[in-house]
Amino acid sequence: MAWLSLRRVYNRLYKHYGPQHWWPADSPFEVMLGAILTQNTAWGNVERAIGNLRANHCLSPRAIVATPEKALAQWLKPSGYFNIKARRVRNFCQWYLEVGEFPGLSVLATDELRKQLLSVSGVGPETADDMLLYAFQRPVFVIDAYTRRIFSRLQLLEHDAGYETLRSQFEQALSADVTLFNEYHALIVQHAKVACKKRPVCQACCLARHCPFSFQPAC
DNA sequence: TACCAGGAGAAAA
DNA sequence: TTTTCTCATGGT
Repeated sequence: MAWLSLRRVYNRLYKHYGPQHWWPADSPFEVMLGAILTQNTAWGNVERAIGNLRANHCLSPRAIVATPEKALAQWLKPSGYFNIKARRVRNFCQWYLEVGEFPGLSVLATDELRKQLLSVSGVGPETADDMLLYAFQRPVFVIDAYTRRIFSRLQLLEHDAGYETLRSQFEQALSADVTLFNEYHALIVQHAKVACKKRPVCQACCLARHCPFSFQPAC
């Protein structure tokens, strides 16, 4: 994958959409909580769920662990998959408290931290990388469904390649820059949302006529 | 009405 | 080991 192509795509996205100011949260813990709640879920619904937690004074790891799973699930209902997410959020908070919360975790090397995050049931590769990039400020590129769709349409990567393969390709092609990775992933999500807005069932982002600006494979 | 959304884990093949 | 199924509310 060519560095120039990735930089050009980024430059066009940034020029078109501007800075995205991600992640929308008040603390690193809230970033991590949101990363779990947004799994296969629109962010607006996650905000409702987080609002419920805040209204019930349950926006801390200790409060979440102290809350029965059933009650937690009711507050998380707007984010969908509420039973599963209640269990995942509690699993994560229990682990988070055991390992010493944010200050303790911050001293770990990125690879070790990623390994530990992935050991928590309910935290998969994308969720762990969201946490590493947006909560821990580590230069890790997040690969999501939008990234696969857009960059495979641009013929810059293979749609069916494994998560680690794609992440490695992006990280090797770009400089290890937290600000760049932060903005790039946010811009991809923003672009996919806008490009898909006119046609909810969008299978051809970036090469379709309704795309706000057409990337071409050779641009 | 039907489809999709900032995935992950369990079960089946 | 790889593929398929399940989880679920809210917006369009």
